[in-house]
Amino acid sequence: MRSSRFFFTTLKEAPADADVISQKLMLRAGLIKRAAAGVYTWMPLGLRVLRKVERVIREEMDRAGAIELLMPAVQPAELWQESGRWEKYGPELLRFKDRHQRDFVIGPTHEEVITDVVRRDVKSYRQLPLHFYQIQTKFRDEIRPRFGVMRGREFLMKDGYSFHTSFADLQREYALMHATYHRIFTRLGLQFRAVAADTGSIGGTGSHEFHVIAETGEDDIAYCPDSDYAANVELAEALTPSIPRPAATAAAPLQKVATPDKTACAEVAEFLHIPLTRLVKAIAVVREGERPQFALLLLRGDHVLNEVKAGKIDGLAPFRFASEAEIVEFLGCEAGYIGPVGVDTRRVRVIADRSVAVMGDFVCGANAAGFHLTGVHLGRDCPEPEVADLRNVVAGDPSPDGKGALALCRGIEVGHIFQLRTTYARALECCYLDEQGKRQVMEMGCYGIGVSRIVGAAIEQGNDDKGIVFPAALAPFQIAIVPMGYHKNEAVRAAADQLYAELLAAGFDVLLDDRDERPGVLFADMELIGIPGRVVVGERGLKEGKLEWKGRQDAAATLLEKSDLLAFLRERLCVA
RNA sequence: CGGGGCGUAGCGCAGUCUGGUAGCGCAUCUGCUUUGGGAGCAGAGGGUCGUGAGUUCGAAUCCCACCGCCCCGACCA
Repeated sequence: MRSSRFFFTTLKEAPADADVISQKLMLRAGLIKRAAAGVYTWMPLGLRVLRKVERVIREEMDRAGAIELLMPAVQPAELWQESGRWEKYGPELLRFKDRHQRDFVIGPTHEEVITDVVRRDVKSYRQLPLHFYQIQTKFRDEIRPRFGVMRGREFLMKDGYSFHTSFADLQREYALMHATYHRIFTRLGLQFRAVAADTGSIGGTGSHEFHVIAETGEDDIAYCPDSDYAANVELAEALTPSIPRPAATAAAPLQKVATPDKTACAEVAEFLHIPLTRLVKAIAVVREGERPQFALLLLRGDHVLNEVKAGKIDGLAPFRFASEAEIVEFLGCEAGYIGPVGVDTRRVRVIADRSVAVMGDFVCGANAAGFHLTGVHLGRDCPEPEVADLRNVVAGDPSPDGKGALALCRGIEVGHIFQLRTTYARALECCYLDEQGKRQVMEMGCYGIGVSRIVGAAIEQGNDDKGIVFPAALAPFQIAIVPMGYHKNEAVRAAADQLYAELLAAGFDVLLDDRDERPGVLFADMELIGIPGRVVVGERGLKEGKLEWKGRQDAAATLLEKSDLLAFLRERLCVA
């Protein structure tokens, strides 16, 4: 491609409303233009990057035996009503009516459509297993779109759905997809980690997320540097501490102490001159439903409630935080001073985190405004509570696999694989006849990759003060030819044109920057848009039959004989 | 949806408090000079100051309503 026949615009300054580096650079480099909140035009330069991501994904999905199709972005409401998600999905699902007042949605995902397709056309076990995938625009009406294409409302996604006659066969495909995703993200040049994940609202059993490791990620990941354990913090198990609860002693009797206006744990700890780890906080929650259940969740002062874990406790889900009025009604005290001692256990369920269960002589609210209790012992001062894993793990916690201590990092979720099992197949009656002619529900898996998000994630990982540093597999062009004085110097122009033709013929994805601009502008733009390397064609070098190569992050240029360039680039860029 | 902030030329911003002919830098166009790291000089074009309704002789500026965007929180693959 020649710059003069292409179209791209760059900016020296990023729009003020961009907040992460990838969004700023994508706007400065002219990869995308904002059309509305969370909705972007992919400009020609950005589209080239997006297409490269797609190509790697297609190659690997095809290699794994998945079959590409394309489903509609606009889907009839009936399918969503049939699966139950018309009610369940909430306002993130964009709904609208057509001219006949029929309800439709813009697809945020395609389980319903694919299951409908398969149940119509697949009747026999002989036709299974099957795996269909598509690369398609999705729309999710996010509460708060941000971070450019990393959390857009409209985005491009690869979604695949597999259908099986047995759970064992689903597990085989799941393992294949785990390996395939590993290959895809490796080929894309991303630093990533596969982590065990919560299955969330989609439902099903086994699930892994693939995260690009980046400070700006929105997910917390717990991993063990000494083993291959990694899990989303939502899921990572906090083990019961191995030290037993100390026995109650007469030296630390139960005492009620005044703590006026001290409601937060940190304030109480400071006021009483004790470490935060000696405090127990009580979080009041209510299970929704016909017969609401009030419950107190006990956590150590320095720990944070994990709502996903709490939501999995029998009889507690779905829960919400109790209102001020409910707290007063059940405990006779305002929030800030509540605790487990003296509560009516017939009305209030008390559940302690594993770390709380081994604490002795601790401090908690007295269920009296302005007072806390010290020297509290479970069992002695109140009934033994139920015990559960309720908190987020913190760095240094033992790894659940017993092989060391956990560390935490942030990640950007770029892939997610699920074993859906029969959740959707059952709802939509997606069945086949087995060898005995008996009707059976299909087992399903689903596998997603955030295609447009990958571009943002790659830039979060690859950038410097000059702009984007794309992995070779993602760059809009592999090589830039930068001529010094293309429009002024006949020899330079001839040499640049010849080199351009040679590189094209050799199969390189090359941009000849033949704009009539000063060299500094050309250099700066080629670096900003993240091209992995450039060849400078200048009068100086040409006199000696030389060209100049500089990798995007090289400190200095390398002079090469013209005749050696092709072989050099082949080796350098690992391209045939 | 709650709290905070911001809407002035394509982008970045000043001007608003204290009402009086709308400015700066970058970008764009023209000319001359320049040409191996975002050039210099001279000139030019481009703005219903988010929208609407008020106050006023006069509103970017003051009042009210609405819209949009950003940040924090809650929520969410």
